[in-house]
Amino acid sequence: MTNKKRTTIKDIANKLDISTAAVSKALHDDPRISVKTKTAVRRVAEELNYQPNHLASALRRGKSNLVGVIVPKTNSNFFSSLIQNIEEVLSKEGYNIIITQSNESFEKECDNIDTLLFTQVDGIIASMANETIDLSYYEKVKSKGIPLVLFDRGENNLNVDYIGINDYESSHMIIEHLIQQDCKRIAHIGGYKHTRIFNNRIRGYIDALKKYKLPFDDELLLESNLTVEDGRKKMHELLKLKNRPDAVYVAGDYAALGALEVLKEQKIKVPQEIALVGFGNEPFTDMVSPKITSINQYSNEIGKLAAQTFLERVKQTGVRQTLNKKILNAEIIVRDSSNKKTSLK
Amino acid sequence: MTNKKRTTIKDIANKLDISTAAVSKALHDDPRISVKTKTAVRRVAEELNYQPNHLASALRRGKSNLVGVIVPKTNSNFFSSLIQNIEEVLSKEGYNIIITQSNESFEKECDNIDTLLFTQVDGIIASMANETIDLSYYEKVKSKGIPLVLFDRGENNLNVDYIGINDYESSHMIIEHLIQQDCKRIAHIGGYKHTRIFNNRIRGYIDALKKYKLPFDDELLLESNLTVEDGRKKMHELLKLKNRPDAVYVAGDYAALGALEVLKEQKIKVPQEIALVGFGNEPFTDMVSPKITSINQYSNEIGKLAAQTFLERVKQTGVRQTLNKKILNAEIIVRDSSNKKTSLK
DNA sequence: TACCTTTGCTTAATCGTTTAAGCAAATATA
DNA sequence: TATATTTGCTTAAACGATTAAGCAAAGGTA
Repeated sequence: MTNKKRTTIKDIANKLDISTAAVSKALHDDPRISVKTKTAVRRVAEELNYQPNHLASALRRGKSNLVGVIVPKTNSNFFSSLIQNIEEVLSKEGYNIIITQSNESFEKECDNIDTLLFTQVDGIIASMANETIDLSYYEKVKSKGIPLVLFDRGENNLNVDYIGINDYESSHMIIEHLIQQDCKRIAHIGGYKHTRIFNNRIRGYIDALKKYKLPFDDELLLESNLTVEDGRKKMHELLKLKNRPDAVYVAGDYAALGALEVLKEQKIKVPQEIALVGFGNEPFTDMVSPKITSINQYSNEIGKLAAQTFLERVKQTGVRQTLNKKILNAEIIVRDSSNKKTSLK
Repeated sequence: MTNKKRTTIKDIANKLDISTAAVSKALHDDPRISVKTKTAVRRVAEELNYQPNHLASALRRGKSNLVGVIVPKTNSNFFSSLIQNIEEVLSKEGYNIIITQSNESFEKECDNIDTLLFTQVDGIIASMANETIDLSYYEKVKSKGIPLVLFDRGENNLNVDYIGINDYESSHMIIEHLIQQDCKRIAHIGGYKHTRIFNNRIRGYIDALKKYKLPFDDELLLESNLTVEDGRKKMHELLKLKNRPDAVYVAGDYAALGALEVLKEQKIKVPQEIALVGFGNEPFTDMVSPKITSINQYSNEIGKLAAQTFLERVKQTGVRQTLNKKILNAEIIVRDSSNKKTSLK
């Protein structure tokens, strides 16, 4: 109610006529403090509604117990549930997280890094914006000597930890599945080639075609920012071809959704005329009609692993960071948009 | 690279053989420092790659320049773009934001409040979890004397600022629209009655029916948590009625999506047999088929207003908080799911 | 010349906590 | 009984910045 000053350990110390050092130690359960003093301190702390000043202890200990998280956008289920899992793991260890969105902008991402470093975070867990090609800005984080953990869009040459899925093999799984559905002319609406994960998916796509002796036609390989709008646009492009594909593998669910809309607008039967596969297993893939086949990226596991990796690193202070990739095996979730058998019945 | 200690103003002071006070003032462009000294300080600061220690200055000034944001979930476009706008406005004023998700849990929300207070934020901007009925935990924030701004799910008796839309009138707009479409038996899948905004929508629904002389049938008014799953469930309940509705107004887009799925599965023509209206104008309402009529909640404006309100409050320190509602006029976006005219063509 | 202002810095305290070092009293050991 | 160890605290210096107060030198005024 009134703006009376907050209680500090000094107030507790005065009340009990002991030193602030004793109070601090009592609150931290130091073995050199008697049980009697500890209980007294706790009682008075409670009584005066003492709340520790985080800034002071962070300053003194040189540790803020804050972890910065940088994501492109929070409005996808992938990133949102990933963040939730990071938070869950870290909060158990006394860390709080600061979430920032780059909004797919390189400039904003650099700003975010500065902001987080300025806030004295104890580490950064990040996934990169679409625009980000040059990772050298992250050297700033490394040079501070705090852990840097990258995930998803973040495979790197920075010699830092990385958590992701096996994108290359995922493409193989998708192509194999489509071939089982008798598709012969499979297009790929891919992400930006400069981003490692999307490049891996593209390579996987090309190599899988080769493996199954399907011809590679570069008309069928498009580079996209993977938004709904661009998914629509790229689908239109594919439909303009004299020789249309009979399947489209889209490297992101949002773009797949856009593509699906176009197919429905053009009354093209999915999957009979054109089969469709997305990537990411966003909840809406199971909500639209037909439901979209997609790849489960295990956002929960990635989040947990990223947090755990941070915790490991932060314990081994001083140790030079080394590359440490943890790659999860993704899973294909077959739904109506590519399943000719069930959707025939 | 190496873990050499960070540069402090002391290092700069030593190098130039002046006091740390002079350095601090020079960096803050104090008029009592000569231009010569200022340029020298800036040069050396640059040279030594000086980064101010935020914790130290925050401790000294009793101000962290951090603002806490609490949202139920980040994975909707509403909250995601709201956060983005808050961030945009606040970062211009030198504030950084810490985002936390309550994940629709009351307990988590209280935890989040504690976490933010512990982190010494200069204010909190929040929207409540579905579970939250009792707002008394927020008194903790008020008693700290820092600004508290609530939005969307946060209309309150706490005597703090609130930003929202005119939910009651929005319901009227929807009912009017549906009546224009010749609907006579309009159902409402509403949110929790204990949440003020959902209660307002329910009241608006009931009063609008009365206004247009349509009978109110309490079979047609259902309370929901507004998830996709529950939207499905409630739609099933409505379809089980002997006397089915010819229109359904759902208080949230996700639940509306669930309801739409069920209608499609049951081959019920939308909007001809049953018209459907959602709330929130999530991007997917424009992506599914048929596109869902919805209410634009102006997340951008709400975000900006919330941030601006915080900034106003933080300037008038000491002034007792007073209730200050800012209510925006929402807008109905008519799409195929309720537009019998266009969808007949 | 004598005094007042302004300029440009310094000194030192402070924010609230942690922690190394030290010290007196109590207890154990020989 | 004399000495060593343990217990339970205190003292005081940090952490890095900010800031009120003060002071010497330079410049201005009468």
